[in-house]
Amino acid sequence: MRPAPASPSPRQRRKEARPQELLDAALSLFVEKGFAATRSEEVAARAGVSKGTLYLYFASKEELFKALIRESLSAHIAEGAALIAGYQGSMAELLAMVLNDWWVRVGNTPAGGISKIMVAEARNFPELAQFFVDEVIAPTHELLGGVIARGIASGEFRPVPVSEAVHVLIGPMLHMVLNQHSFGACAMFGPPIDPAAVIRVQIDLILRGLLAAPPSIKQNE
Amino acid sequence: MRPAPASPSPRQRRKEARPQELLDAALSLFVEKGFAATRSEEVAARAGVSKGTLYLYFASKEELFKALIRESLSAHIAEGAALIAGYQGSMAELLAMVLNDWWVRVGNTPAGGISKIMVAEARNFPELAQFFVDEVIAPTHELLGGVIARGIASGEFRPVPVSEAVHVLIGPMLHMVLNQHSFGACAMFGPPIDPAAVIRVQIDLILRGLLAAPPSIKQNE
Amino acid sequence: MRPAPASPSPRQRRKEARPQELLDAALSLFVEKGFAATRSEEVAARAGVSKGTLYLYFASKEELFKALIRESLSAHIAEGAALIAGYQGSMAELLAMVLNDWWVRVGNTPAGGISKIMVAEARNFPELAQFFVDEVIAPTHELLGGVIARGIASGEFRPVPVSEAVHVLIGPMLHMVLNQHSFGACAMFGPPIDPAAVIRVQIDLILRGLLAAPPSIKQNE
Amino acid sequence: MRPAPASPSPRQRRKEARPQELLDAALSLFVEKGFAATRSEEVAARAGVSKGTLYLYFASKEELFKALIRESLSAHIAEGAALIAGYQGSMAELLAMVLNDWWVRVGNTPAGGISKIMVAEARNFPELAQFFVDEVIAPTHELLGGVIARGIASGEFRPVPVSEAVHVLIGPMLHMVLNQHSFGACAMFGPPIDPAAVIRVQIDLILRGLLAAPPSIKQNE
DNA sequence: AATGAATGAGATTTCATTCAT
DNA sequence: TATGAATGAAATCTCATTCAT
Repeated sequence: MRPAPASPSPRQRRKEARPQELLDAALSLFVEKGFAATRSEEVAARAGVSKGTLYLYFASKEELFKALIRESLSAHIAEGAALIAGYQGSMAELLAMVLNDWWVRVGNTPAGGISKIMVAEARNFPELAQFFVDEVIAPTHELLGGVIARGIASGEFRPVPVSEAVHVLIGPMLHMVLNQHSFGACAMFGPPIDPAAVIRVQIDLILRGLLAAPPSIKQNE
Repeated sequence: MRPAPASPSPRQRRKEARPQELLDAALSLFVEKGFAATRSEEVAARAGVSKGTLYLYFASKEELFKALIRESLSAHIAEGAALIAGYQGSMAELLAMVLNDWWVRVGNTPAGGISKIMVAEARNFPELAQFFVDEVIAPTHELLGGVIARGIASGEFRPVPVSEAVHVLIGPMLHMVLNQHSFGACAMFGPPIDPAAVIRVQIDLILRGLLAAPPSIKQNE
Repeated sequence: MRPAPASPSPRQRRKEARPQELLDAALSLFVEKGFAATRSEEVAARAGVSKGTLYLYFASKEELFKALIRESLSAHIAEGAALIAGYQGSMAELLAMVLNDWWVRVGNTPAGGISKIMVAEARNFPELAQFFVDEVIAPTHELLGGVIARGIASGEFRPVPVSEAVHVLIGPMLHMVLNQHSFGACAMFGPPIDPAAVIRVQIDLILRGLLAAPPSIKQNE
Repeated sequence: MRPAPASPSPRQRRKEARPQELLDAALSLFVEKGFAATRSEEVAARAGVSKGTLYLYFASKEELFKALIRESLSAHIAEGAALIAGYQGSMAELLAMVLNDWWVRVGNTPAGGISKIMVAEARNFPELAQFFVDEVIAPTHELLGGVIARGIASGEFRPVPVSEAVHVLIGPMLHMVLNQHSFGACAMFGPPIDPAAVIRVQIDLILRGLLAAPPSIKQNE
């Protein structure tokens, strides 16, 4: 009898969207300027609301920060695992795919900036650091370590120390995300990093280092 | 009446040491808590002087920060260059030496923390970022790029894209310094990174990836 | 279709009761925490309505406060006067009755808390203070003064300074109301005051002080 | 050899005087407007310093308040006890003396305003209320109760319930202090209370009520 | 030179009040 | 009418910086 409400009232829609709008604003500002150097009012302003509104949704700037980290992470945790779970094929290909994928889906998005924030604030927010380690770093490490271990087990890879190899694998990726949100964002010096190219070389070099039977020597690419 | 001072009086010595003591204090605190979150008074206190004294030597907290970056860098810039300049021998060995050396002489010292600060503050201090890029990143890149290029030129290395290879080389090193001053400093999660081992694996993997004639396959380590 | 409402609908009854519910809520909260320390929203919440509704009935927190004082007072002003007007009998008995009555009908009810609020806020709300003096303090004083004067005139009481005697009479009553809403409400210290007993002693002592022919000396109680 | 420093430097003298200056300013403002309605900055301004200076000496407005209550009380606790301790003579005279004395030395001074503050804030600061009860109310009660009990024991007074008699005694005094800092401070209504006269009548009435052998009936004063 | 008390601009947070729904 | 999301003025508190000693 009543026409189905096509959408909730704008006011209602706003209310439900507010927390996410504030979190988005906070993410971009915290990535840009750091937690301490970002004023609450700026966050509110970027979200298009007033100072007071921020505090309707988050009890303090610190709680906003914690909420931001938590919700940003939960969005990304599942991704990687799913990617790898059902994969059939060579570990070499899998590695290449994972690195490329991660860059496109995380590193190259605003969420990548979280790494920068966490590096900067880990010591000021140990609980969050623990959370980040538990939810992101450890699982990622586990995942990559698993790939390498499977490669070694199947004879595809040489036997190398797995955990250390993972750090070697992660390093350049981290290097690029951080660069993108620090020096890279200043856009003034020399040629910027070309992430796709770096990943390509990274895979070429690492795989040659890992593979039991490396491809015959020729110039890659 | 006063004996001729063979060495400057302790007071005198103290006075001359002040700026450095302040810079040291600032370095450790900025690394620990970040620039914005560190109070001037804390810096003074850690240096063993009063708030006012800080301002006798540095015009502002920001100037202190800039001075800190500048002097920390100039101390380390020459080092690497000198190391490499006169080297005679294989580039493979040189690379291994440079990485190990850098870790021992920079990465593993308080100065390593500067990377963390710069990553966190680059966008807030673009001039410093530029300075850091010009004085540290670019030269380092140049240096490592030179080594790789020499290796390629001599036929020791395969022809790979030099600049990208440098990023791959640098990534794991950066990963380790940052970790040491962020999550690693919280000392609570799983097994900490063993930097020597990581460097060993990094060299093993990278060199196999680079070398035109890799060593016959056997388990490294 | 709708049956003729024998009584107003609950909704209607509710609506008409709103202002009083808000005033009741405000009274209890202002007594408890003071005017400045009570938030409007708390008042609304205790009255079971939303913040906005409060402002439908009262233009501001301050107006709410003024309305509260005014309506609380008018409710009690007539009472005392009526009590005394037609009284026939000894002034000694009348005094005893008035004090007991006041305690039961005012002092021991939420309305007693108004004294505490007024003491605390008199200087912040001089008009209200004037109002309170005009409507409560002065009439009460008048009333009690009248009783004492009648007693003196009839020879029942000694000739004492009337106004001062009234203050002496009022003091202990005030002491008890205030205590009930301050220290007494914390319920933690020693034996609480027993108001009935205090009034009994107060009357015993005061009457002996007032009466021209005090009762022969014996232990009261 | 060094001339005895006649006085510390003005700056030094200021520093030592600051806390007291701030407490004095706070006392007068809290008495005037209440705790919640007084702004920190007003306190600082009345003490002749800036906002920030207040926080050099007191961690928060609440701590300032607590310190104020504590130091105001300790100043007055010993007084009463000393007064009574060594007294020789009739309890009737002692009572008269104590009441007059208290009015002159406490009730009629700024410190008297503390009663008003405590009445207003007891429920918001239960620890302070307890403190006030333990340090002021209970000892005072004890003291006056002791006087009455001694009077009863010696046969000077009729046997009356001691504790209740004390409340009757205290009531008018409290009435006067509170009035002085509330309605009385507005100075607009009728004839203000004349404390000396009230005390005189209070003593006259109460003593006639208490004394086993009251003076022969005549107009007092 | 060194100190540290003092300052006041500025940050965080609260809350009376408004107003679109 | 009633709501409660939103506002922004105002309060509390912090801290970089100054300056009299």
